[in-house]
Amino acid sequence: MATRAQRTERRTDALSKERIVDAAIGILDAEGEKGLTFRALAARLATGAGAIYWHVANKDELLAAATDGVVTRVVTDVGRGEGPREGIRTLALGVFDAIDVHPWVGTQLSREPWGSALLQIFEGLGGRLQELGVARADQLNSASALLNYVLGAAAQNAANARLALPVGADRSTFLGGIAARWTELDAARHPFLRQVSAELPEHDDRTQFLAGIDLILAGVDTARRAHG
Amino acid sequence: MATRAQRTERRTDALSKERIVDAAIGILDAEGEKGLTFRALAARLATGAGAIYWHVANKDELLAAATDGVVTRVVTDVGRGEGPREGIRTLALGVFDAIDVHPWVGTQLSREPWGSALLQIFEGLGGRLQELGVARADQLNSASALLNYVLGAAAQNAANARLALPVGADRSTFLGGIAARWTELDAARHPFLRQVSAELPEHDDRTQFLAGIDLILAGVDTARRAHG
DNA sequence: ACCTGAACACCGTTCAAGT
DNA sequence: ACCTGAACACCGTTCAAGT
Repeated sequence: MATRAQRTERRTDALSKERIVDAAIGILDAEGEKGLTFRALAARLATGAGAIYWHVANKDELLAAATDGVVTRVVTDVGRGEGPREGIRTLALGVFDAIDVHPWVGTQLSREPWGSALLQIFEGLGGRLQELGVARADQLNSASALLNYVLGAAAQNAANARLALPVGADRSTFLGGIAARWTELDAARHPFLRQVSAELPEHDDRTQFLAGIDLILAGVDTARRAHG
Repeated sequence: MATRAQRTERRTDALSKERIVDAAIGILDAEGEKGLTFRALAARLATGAGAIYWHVANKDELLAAATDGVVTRVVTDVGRGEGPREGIRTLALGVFDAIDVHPWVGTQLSREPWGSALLQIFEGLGGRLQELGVARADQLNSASALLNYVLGAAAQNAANARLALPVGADRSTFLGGIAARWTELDAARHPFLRQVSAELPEHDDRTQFLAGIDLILAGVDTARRAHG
């Protein structure tokens, strides 16, 4: 019995921060942010609610760790095979797609301003801007422009997912409904929304997201030409 | 007595959605998002917690109305006196400054994707892009690039305010602490963060925010030239 | 029509007690 | 060292009862 205890590398059912975070991600994906409860988490792990506090300080740390897990995977997967410009697009799109699968990540990214997940994305964007030859004085501004754009789109997408899914309607009818409401708006006060409402039902979120990245990169190029 | 009841325009202390929303804004500004409770709100209004539900459906509607109140004031104040490019900068900066005063607005804007507050900003940005002569095919992409950037920066700023204020430290020591942590990072894995850490303590959030707007507008100009 | 306030069904977090 | 589960101090929301 004593030897058995010695050679037990690690009991599969032992609690650990990793197991807790994985279970949390599972709940978040399946039930959304409202579903993640210490009681639900304890039930899934077949333990008491208080046990989780031995491995995790509180709910904020748990959410940060879960976000970190997802983002680390994305940033690592992107790799360094391609050129800096394509790398920025791939990285941004990777974050965008991850949020499609894990909408709660989009919300969480905006909540922890200097968290590890955010820094990884920031480093990924900024490092590639350096490779691109952006002047040193412009690097911080350009990288945070890209980061803020990605974060804004991410949060927006996450909120959309929260809104569209409960209804159960498919994407185009959902957008169609919004467009219909916009079309009814006062043309004098909302000329832009009215016009855009026609394009909304057929637009593709992913394409639009990438167009925004390219727009910012075009702005970066302008500054680059002005400096050099 | 009957005539008295007739000529009572409106008792000053009567509950109304407007009074409730104003009180909510007051609590949110003073105590933050965590401080806004139906019980705290009822206490401030000298009424029962349940009374609020006669005027407001639930907490989400309350938060949306509060956000709407702040944003409407900003969008209205900006006016139409200046050219479209300057108008975009003024509008964006107006939202940015409003979030400095009401950090909770930054969080909330990302939570209600098709809410009135967001649409007002979107219309303000998009309408001015139309005036700027942006090709119709590029208007939706350009406007949402600007919107997502503003939202990302807004949420980030709000999260920073949540983080910095409880500590009570002033801004430069706060940023200095973050920069110090970045400087310790592995130079090989985080070349960008390390370099940027030197610029962080002296950088100005407002200036950087505006630089991002200008960067996107430069990208918009590029597309404009290509089309025209 | 509008307001009251107790009650319900939850939370995150703590902590004495166990192993 | 790690886990249990009851208990504490809250929440948002409802609803019978009042005026």
